[in-house]
Amino acid sequence: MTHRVRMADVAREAGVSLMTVSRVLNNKDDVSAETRQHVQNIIKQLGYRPSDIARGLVTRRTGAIGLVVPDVSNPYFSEVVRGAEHVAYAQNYSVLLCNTEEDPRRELAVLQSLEEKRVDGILLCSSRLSEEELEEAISRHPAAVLVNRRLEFADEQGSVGVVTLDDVAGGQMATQHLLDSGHRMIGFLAGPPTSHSGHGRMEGYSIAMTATGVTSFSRWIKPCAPTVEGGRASARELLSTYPELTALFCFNDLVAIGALQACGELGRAIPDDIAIVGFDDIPLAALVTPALTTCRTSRHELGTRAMELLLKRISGCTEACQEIVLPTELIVRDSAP
Amino acid sequence: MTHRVRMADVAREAGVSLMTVSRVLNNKDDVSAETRQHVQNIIKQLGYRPSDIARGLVTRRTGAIGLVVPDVSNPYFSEVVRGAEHVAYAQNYSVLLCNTEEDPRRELAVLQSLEEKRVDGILLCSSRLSEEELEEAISRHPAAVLVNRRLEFADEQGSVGVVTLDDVAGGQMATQHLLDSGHRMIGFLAGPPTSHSGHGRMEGYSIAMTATGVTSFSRWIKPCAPTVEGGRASARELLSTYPELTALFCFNDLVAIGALQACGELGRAIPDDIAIVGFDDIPLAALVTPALTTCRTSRHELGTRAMELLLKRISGCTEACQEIVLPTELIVRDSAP
DNA sequence: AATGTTAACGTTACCGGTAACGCTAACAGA
DNA sequence: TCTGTTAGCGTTACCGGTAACGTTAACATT
Repeated sequence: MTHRVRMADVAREAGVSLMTVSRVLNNKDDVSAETRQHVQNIIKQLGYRPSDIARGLVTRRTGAIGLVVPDVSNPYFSEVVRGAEHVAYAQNYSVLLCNTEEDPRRELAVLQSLEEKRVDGILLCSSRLSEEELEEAISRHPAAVLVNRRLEFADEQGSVGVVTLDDVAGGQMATQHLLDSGHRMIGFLAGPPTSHSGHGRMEGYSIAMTATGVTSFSRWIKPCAPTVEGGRASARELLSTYPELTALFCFNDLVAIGALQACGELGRAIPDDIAIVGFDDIPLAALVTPALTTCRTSRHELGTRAMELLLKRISGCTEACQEIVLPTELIVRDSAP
Repeated sequence: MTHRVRMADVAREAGVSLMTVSRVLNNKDDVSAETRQHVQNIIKQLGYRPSDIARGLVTRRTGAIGLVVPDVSNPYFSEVVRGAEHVAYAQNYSVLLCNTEEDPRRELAVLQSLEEKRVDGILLCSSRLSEEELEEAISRHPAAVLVNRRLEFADEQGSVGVVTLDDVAGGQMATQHLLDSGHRMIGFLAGPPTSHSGHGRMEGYSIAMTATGVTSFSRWIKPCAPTVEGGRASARELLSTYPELTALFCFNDLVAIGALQACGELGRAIPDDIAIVGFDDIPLAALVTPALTTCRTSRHELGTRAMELLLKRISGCTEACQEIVLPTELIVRDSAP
C-alpha cells in the first residue's frame, strides 16, 4: 500500500473537480445523474473512504458521542450502553465508550479526553464527581445529558439534560409491599453512602414507614457495598444486631442476593422468617432460589431515552429537553410474596 | 462562548509562535523551562484543549481503537470490553465501542465506519462474517486482532493477530471430568451451529469420549440457542429422547442453567440423576442452586491480551505477535462433583 | 438582441494542528 | 578572528476535506 486513496484521486480519475466528488459523497444536488453515477463507480473501483477526520476539521462536527460509565462490565450499565448505542447508531452517530472504573480522577481525565476529541455531546452515567467539577465539565462540552444524577444548582437554564429513575417512588413501592404483607420491622441495606439512587430509595423507604406509623427505624438502615459480598456481610451484621427484623429492603439485587446467602447461613428461612426485596430486576433476580421480589428498572430504556434526549439537545432543542424521570415496576416473586 | 480557543490564541497571548506552543503540548525539547512554564500558564488560563481532529489530520494517527462486539450487554463480551478498555487507556488510546447486535450486515457497516474514522486498529470479537468478507475488512485496516475467531486461510503472513480460547482442551477437560466420575452416557448441548467455539468444544468432547472407548455418541449431541431458554428447551428434548443419559456437557453456563431448570421440571435430581457441566464460569454460575461445575475462561484476560497484541502490532511488531491461545480451568462445584 | 435564470460544475480559502526546515544568538575551539 | 555547534525559537507547507463563492453554457423572458 503506497498511499491511502483520497478525494483528489477520485476527482482526477473521474475527470471532475473535488467539489463534485464531495457533492456526490454528501448526496447534494447540483450534480447530474450521470456524473453522480460515474463518480460513484470510480469511488467503488478505487475503494475510497472519506476521512471523518478531515471532514470533522472543517465542519466542526464529529458525529461522535462520548458515553461515560463507571463500569461496562456491570450488567446495569452494559444494558444502558446497549440502549444508548442503539439509538445513536440509528441516527448515524458513533459512540466513544469510556470506563471510569469508579475512579473520579479517571472520570475527569476521560471527560478531558472527550473534549480533545471534540465529541458532539456526552452522556454521563452515575457521575461520581463533585457538584463543581461536574458543572465545570459539562459547561466545557457542547451538549450533555446526565443519567442517574442531577445537578443541585442548575444555574444555567437547561444547560444539561437529566434522565433518572424514580427512586423515591420505587423505594416507597417496595417498602409498601412489605408493609402490606404485615411487616413492620423492615431493615434497609442502603448501598454506598455516596449513591444518589440510594438516597432516593431511602427517602421512599422513610416515607412509607412513616406514613404507616412506624418510627425509629433509622437504626435498621445500614450502608453496604453494592455487591453480593457487601450485601451478605451487612445483612449478617444487621440481622445479628436486630434479630427482630422480619424483612429487608435492599439497595439492589446483588445486595439482595447477598442477603439471601446470609439468611441461609443464619438459618432463617425465606420468605417465612425473613422477606427480601431487591432493586433493578437484573436477569439473575429471577434465577436465584427463591426468586427475588424486586423493583424493575428498564436500564435499556434509560439508555435509549438519554441518548434521544442528547441528540435532541445537540440539534438545538432546549425547552422540553431537560428532564425525564422513568418509573419503576414492582415484580413480585417468591422472596416476598 | 464566541469562539473555541485554539493554539494561535495561546501563542498570541503568550507572545510566542505556534510551534513553541506545540512543543510545550507534546513535551518536546527545544523549549526553555521558563517559556514552557509561561505557555502552560496561558494554556490553563485560557482553558485551551488541543484538537485531536486537527492533530490526527497531520499525524495520520488518531489514537483510537475500534472495538467490535456482537453485544455489549452480554456479560461475556462486556468483560472482554472492560479488559481491552483498561489496557488501551493505560497506553493513552481511546476505544470506539461498536455493537453489531449479532447482525453481519451491521458488522460490515460498523467496520466501514471505523475505516472512515481512521482508527489505528480494530479488535474484532466473535465475528459473524464470512471468510472473504472478514479478510477484505481486515485488509482495509492498518492493524487488526481477532478474538474467538480465526482465519482459515491466513494468506498474508501475519496480516492479523488472533486470540482464542483453547476450546478443544476445555471441552476435553470438562468431558473427562464426567468420564472420571464414571459417567459414560454424556450428552452435549452444542450451542449455535455457526459458533467456532462450539465446534472446538465439541471436538474436545469427541476426543475424550472416543479415547475412553465410548462410541456412537453423536446422537447425544444437540444444538441449541446460547441462552437459558435455549438450554432448557433442548435439554428437555434430549433427556426425553434419551432418558439413559446421566450427564450433560453444555455449550455455556446459560445453557447449563437452562438444563438445570429442565431437570427440575422433569424431576431429575442434580447431581444424583444427572450431572451437569457448563462453560465460561460467568458470575451467575456460582450463585445458582446447585452451583455449576464449569470451565472457567478469563474473559477479562481475553480482552487485555487481545488489546496488548493489537497495540504491539500497531507499533510494528509482526513476528511473535500473531496468535495467543488462552487455557481454560475446570471449576468443580455441586452440579458435577 | 440583450438580459435574467438556472443547472452543473470549478476555485479558493480556510479548519487547527505538526513536520521539516530555517534562522539567530551565544559560546567553544582552532 | 573565524568557523562550528547548539539551544531555542519561528516560518511555511501541508494533512484531506467542505463552505462559500465564482463561472459557464443553455435556455427562457422581455
